[in-house]
Amino acid sequence: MTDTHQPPRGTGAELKRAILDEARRRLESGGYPALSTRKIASAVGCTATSIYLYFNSKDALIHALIEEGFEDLNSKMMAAIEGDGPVLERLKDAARAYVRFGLERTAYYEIMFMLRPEQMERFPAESYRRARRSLDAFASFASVSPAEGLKRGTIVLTALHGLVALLIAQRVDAQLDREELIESAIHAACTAAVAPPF
Amino acid sequence: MTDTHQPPRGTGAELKRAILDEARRRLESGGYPALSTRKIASAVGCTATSIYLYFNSKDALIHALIEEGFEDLNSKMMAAIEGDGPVLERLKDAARAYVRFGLERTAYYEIMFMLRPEQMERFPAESYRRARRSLDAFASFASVSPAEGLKRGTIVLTALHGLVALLIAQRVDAQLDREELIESAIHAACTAAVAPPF
Amino acid sequence: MTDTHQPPRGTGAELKRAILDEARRRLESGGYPALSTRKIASAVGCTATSIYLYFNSKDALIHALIEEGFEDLNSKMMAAIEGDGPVLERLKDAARAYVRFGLERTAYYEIMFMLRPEQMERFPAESYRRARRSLDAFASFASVSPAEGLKRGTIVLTALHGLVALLIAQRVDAQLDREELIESAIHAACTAAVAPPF
Amino acid sequence: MTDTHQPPRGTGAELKRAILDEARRRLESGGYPALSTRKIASAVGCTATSIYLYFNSKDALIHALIEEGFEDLNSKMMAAIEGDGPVLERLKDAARAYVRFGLERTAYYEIMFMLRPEQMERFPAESYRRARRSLDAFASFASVSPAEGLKRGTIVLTALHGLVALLIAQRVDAQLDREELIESAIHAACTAAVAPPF
DNA sequence: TATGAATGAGGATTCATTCAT
DNA sequence: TATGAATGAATCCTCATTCAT
Repeated sequence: MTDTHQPPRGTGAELKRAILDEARRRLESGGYPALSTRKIASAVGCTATSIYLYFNSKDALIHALIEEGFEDLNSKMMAAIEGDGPVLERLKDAARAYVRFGLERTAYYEIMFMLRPEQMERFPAESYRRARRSLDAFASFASVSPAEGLKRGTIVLTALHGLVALLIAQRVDAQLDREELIESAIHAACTAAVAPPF
Repeated sequence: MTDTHQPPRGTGAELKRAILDEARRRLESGGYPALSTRKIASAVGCTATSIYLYFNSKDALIHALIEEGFEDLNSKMMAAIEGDGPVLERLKDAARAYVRFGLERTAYYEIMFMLRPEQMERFPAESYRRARRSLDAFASFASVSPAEGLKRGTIVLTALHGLVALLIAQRVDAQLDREELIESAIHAACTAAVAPPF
Repeated sequence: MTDTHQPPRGTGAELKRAILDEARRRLESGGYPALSTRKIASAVGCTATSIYLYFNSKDALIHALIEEGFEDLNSKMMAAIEGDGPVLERLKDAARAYVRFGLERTAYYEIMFMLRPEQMERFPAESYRRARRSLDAFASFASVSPAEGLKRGTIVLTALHGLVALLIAQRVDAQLDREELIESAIHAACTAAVAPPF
Repeated sequence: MTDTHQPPRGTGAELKRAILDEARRRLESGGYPALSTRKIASAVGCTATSIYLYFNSKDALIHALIEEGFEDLNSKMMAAIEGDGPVLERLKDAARAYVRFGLERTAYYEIMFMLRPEQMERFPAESYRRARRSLDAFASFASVSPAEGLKRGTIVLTALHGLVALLIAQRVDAQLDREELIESAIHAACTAAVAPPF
């Protein structure tokens, strides 16, 4: 509906950027099915053909977005973790960074974590390994053993993902204070990871 | 390929039943994109047009499936909760029922909890309120106050949802023992709800 | 260029016929690449979508034409062969029927004999076996042995095919009297088959 | 898949040569539809645009290939004809050269003799006159009169073309011994041309 | 209650070609 | 001599939906 505002454009690299931005925007507002080469093209003011000058396929375009997303998320989490405060605090900072990323950069988050593998079949496996890096951040705190760290880190990650996902999907009761909920959930997840009840 | 086995059929209500069954079958085997009116029709042995005799639109058909899903989930959780064991145990049983439902009836789970509101715009809001009932199950255990119960219940729910969602999306490290992970995650979430660290 | 004259149409079967006719016409004037669902549709006065009501795919449409062609050719050759004249005469009559078919029903002939297998990959093999039936007509006259008959028949067939193909492709010198050329070529081919110099 | 090996290249004439070579290669491996300017360009290591520096259009490129083909075919037939053996033997040698060319350089043969005139509309007529030269080779043997020679030569040519075309199109029974069939067909055609039964 | 016929919009992708530099 | 950027037209095919019967 909000197509055809053609103003942007510019030379090569600018157009590529504009295409990526528009793709992200559409992803954000309508999800994967709203990603149509023709719609992106008309919204960005070029031909559908031109998209193929910069991306080999529609999937390649999405992969580019995913890469961007991981780079952003990873750098934010690394920044949160590096510090010399108490372990629990740093873990919670990382968790806050993760949740904030999910809620602020929804479109990125969705294609990074909420796309079914069948829809993204052609996505190179090594790219997904990057996702693990954010997990590493959580796992590294569970000092006991690598295996135990992986498990605890995964549990934290799933808890945070559920929080983000349900908030995004608007499945959380509107009466709840959003910030308080987030903070409590993070607290519960991180505390359990550092001193697990299991 | 496995379409067109037209034998079933039947008059009125039977046909409606057959359509719903086939839709569910397709949903479970191919996910949302496999839901095509024509394919359902040809598989069930009627015309695509006939579907519109029983459902106003494809969305209406999906809504019917969602209702089915909620009924199933709610009844399973109620069964898990009703009992006289210790609170924590019953809460964990409810959580297990929830997770099992998500992993066994993946397609249902997806349309119930993972479909973007924009994609399901026309889905009647009151239907979603049913989703709350599974939340109620979790909330009811946190006796302190209704508001506190809602918050704690929500936190449990998000944790479980994250677990299910990442398992479905195959974003969980394959080295982890699946059952052990689930049990640990449930334990952590439920323990925190009953005796919260916050 | 000569698209959009939409007059025809009519009820189901008529439209199907119209589609087939238009497809043949286009095949005739522009060859295989001129066969476009959209062009056929606009020429025949319906939507491209409607074509798929009557044919599963573009190939299926062509297959239908091929079948029609073989039926026509086979019946014509059978009619020519059945008789009680001398062998050579009946063989020549069959040859005349073959050549006439090729020159009169060019479009059919082309898709039957001049399409590369790669272009028609999906064409069911059993359909091509029908082509052999016209060969059988030629082979049956070489009484010596089945194997020898197959060889002689094939040689006649190739000679006639070359004649038809070059005439169709307009690669034959315009100075030549067309009818006389045909008659001479048929005579040479058939004589050699009945009393071969090899 | 086997595109993009860009190493060759070179200035001016070399690039033109490289383009033609690649075009021929593609033609021979994938046939006419495999001839795409962009694919040729990427395989040869230049831009699609560059092709237009040396050829006015894709058709012009094909015309160049056709010319090459005729030169090759003509020289081979001339070589076969020049000699002092008996007439029939030399005629058969020419026929063998023709058939061998068709089966070995299939892609060339196709664009030379099997392309519809409508598809090659813009091909300069005078170029096709070269094709006649191979016909001349066959015609020259029928000494009686030029007109009679043209006719007999044409008949030989059509017979050979039919043989080649059906072999190429894989419409010849696989049970037949290929070489034997060819030799017999050549024998029949040439014998009839030298001492015609008509 | 059910259908057969038809549609318009849209899907991703490839094509030969042009133009300014 | 060569290119990078861009295009418009075209490809087959599938979708949910409607309407008269």
